[in-house]
Amino acid sequence: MVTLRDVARAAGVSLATASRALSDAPHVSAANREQVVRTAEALGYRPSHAARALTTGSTGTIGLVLPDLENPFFAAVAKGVQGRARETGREVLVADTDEDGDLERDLVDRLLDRVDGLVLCSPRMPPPALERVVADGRVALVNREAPGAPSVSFDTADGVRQALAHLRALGHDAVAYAGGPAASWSDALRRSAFTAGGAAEVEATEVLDLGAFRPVHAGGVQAADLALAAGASAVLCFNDLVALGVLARLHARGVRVPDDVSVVGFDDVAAATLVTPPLTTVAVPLARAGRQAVDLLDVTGGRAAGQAPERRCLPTHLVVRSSSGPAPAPAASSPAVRLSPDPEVVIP
Amino acid sequence: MVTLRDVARAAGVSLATASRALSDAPHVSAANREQVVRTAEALGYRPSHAARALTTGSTGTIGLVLPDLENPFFAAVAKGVQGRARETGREVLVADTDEDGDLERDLVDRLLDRVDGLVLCSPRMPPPALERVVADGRVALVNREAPGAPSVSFDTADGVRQALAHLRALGHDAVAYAGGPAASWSDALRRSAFTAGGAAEVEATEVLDLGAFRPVHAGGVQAADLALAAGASAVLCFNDLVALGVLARLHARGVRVPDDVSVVGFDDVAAATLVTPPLTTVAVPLARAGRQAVDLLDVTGGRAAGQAPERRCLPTHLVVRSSSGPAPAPAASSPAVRLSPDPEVVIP
DNA sequence: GAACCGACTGGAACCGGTTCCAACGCGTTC
DNA sequence: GAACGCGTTGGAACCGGTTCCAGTCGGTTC
Repeated sequence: MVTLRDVARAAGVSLATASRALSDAPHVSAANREQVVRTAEALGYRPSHAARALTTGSTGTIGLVLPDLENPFFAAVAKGVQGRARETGREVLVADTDEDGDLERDLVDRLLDRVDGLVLCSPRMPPPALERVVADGRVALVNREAPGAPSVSFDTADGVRQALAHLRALGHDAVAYAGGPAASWSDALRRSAFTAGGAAEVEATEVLDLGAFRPVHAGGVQAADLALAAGASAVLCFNDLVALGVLARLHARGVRVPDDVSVVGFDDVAAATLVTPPLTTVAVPLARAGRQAVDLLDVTGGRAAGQAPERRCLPTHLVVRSSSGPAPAPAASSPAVRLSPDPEVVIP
Repeated sequence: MVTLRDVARAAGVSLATASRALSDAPHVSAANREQVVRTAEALGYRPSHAARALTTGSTGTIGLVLPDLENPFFAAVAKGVQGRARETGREVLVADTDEDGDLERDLVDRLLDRVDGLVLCSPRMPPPALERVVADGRVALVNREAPGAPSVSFDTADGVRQALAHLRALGHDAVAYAGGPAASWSDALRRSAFTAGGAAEVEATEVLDLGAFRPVHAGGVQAADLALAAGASAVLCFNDLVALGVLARLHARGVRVPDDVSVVGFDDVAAATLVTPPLTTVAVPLARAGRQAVDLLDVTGGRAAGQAPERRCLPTHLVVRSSSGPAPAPAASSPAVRLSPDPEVVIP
């Protein structure tokens, strides 16, 4: 391995000059600079990151901790973090917590000694643990907020409002909410927007809380039956995976979407456009959030002690596709009544 | 920041002894060891990774370079790499190339200075560039092979064989292949297995090569029409995304699946179970491949110079769901004939 | 022509660990 | 009682860079 010392010797200058030449520092003659650069090139010199990190104290690396790399929601955030980090010349150390809050804490601790800053996405750890973690001062949150930490979150309440207004405009006056896990920070926001915020703009709409479901396909299957039993003409779902489950179950039971029941999801993951009918859903700028979180880390470094960290809130917007449509005519008292279950269709 | 020197001073021992005590090295008395460990704990000592990397030459980090974090195929591999790395006490530096072969080369080079070994998944770079890259000796490949490099790939040919045998058993005697990009290494394998390998076991089956498509939903939409025009009663697809596109287009044109046409995908991504009907597909052990690639990196370190690197090939298996069924009765000459296109349905 | 100023240069200290090597203490053995 | 050997210990070199500081040199200014 060729070191800076080798380059300096070969170029006929001192170690100090060689270092300055290669790091574009002042106080080097143009001739020497070029000479050093050329020799470094010729010798195939590659600076040692470890040595540089040791003296400068900066690693050129940012950490990313998220619950599940295979979940398209988090994958999109990761892509954003990754892209922005590369643009700014840094690498990303990524850790997947498997949705485990305890493991999450460990990983954050471990990563923090190896990185300049850390993006923590949708943390599962309880608030006290989270507050201790962000006290480090080098952590930016995505999709959650904590006192004293910079964060990027989404205007969920407005997304819910848009979805309800859309459904209201289509004549739906009984809308059900298929919620996510009780411990979910996002679900708390969506649910309260649904029950409270929705009422203001969409007064005439009756809102039905179906309860909490696992944020996966099977949860949606379960929610669909409850929605039908409750007589809802539209279902708003915690996320797209749940919405896809609702869609599948409605199809299996012979309920037409959107003719009999409308379904609206949340997040706008790729799969939302792949199903039949394509899913109406609230799009969330996930990659942008990842990118901005990286930028917040940089700001954080330069922030004065007393200054409050920045909290950003990104807008959401409804994407209307084909899973939502006009409410069925009120003549047929309740849509659930005229259903013809098809027991032969198997739900995977 | 508290350094090892601080710990040594506080514990009343030398720097050397403190280092040995904390790294479980021999030549330290039990009393001293415990004393050092205790003071380190009390002072909240955290070893500096940079310093350790500088002296030992090992970073405790492995790199992962892949074309697209948001693609569920690669996300699954990433999850496996990530999990195995954690089990063996290492971190993962991940880089997303956005499917760009040139960027890929740069990123591999950059990462190689910062990691102990690197997993390169489905590389897009041309063979000569790839051979130069693997010449480093610290690179393990996933889903591609190169002379001199350890690799983990999949028994694609057997997967194709299984799919064809399945379709043959269902009475299909005209099967079409909706292939992937011409530059794709996997597609080359699948295509040749389809045209050559298939024939051996499934002699009576006519195989129709539909050509190459972009490995996305839209590519499948395009392929579906060609398959119908060709009179195929079954379509085998390059990957699940293409298969989902085929499914959507067939639905839009009023073709029933599997009654009129059977569809088989490849990879078994999560979305395969979410659509209607659930997709029959060839499952590929992606996470396992990621895990094994990490293990191959370790083996590589200890391998003798002359010894050939290990190439592993993981088995694939067909998952039969509802998108494949018996071939339609031959009475209706060709399935394409009795189709009733439904121009109102919009393809997203 | 001497004092001065600025740009450039290189020796050396330093970052925080690991590890070689010499020294040391103590119990055994001849 | 002296030589020996083993386990333990600490001083110091080292990993590969960055940066402080003192010194050198050329050109200005009075």
